[in-house]
Amino acid sequence: MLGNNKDSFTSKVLCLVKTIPSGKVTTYKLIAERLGTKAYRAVGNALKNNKNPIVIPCHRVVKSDGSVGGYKGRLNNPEKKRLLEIEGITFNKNKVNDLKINLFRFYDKFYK
DNA sequence: AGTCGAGCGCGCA
DNA sequence: TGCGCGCTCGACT
Repeated sequence: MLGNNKDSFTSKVLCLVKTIPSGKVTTYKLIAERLGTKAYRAVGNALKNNKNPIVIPCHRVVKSDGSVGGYKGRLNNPEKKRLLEIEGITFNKNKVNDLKINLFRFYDKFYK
């Protein structure tokens, strides 16, 4: 994947995150499960380790309870929330409204 | 509602 | 090898 022989967990995470469309969000949990693991924290680690914040929309990855999680190495970074609001995500306090509706699922077949 | 603690898998020192 | 993390879940306030 991505043509590098590393094919690391991190590469896979970044590859998935890249496919999230604007106006949608996903969760650390979904990414981990999509990769067949329970390493939720490792997903966060991978994004923190993200070297291409330009091409990787890591702000579209939030926690399962709808709170925004961290961004650019900082927890509760308000910049992340602001970016999402620009893309059309609405918030109630620090949590995403209608997370289920705005959720980007990697498996379309589940609701087709 | 909110807080807390244990578990979890992977990266990096 | 070991430790910590942009998390999660269940138990308890």
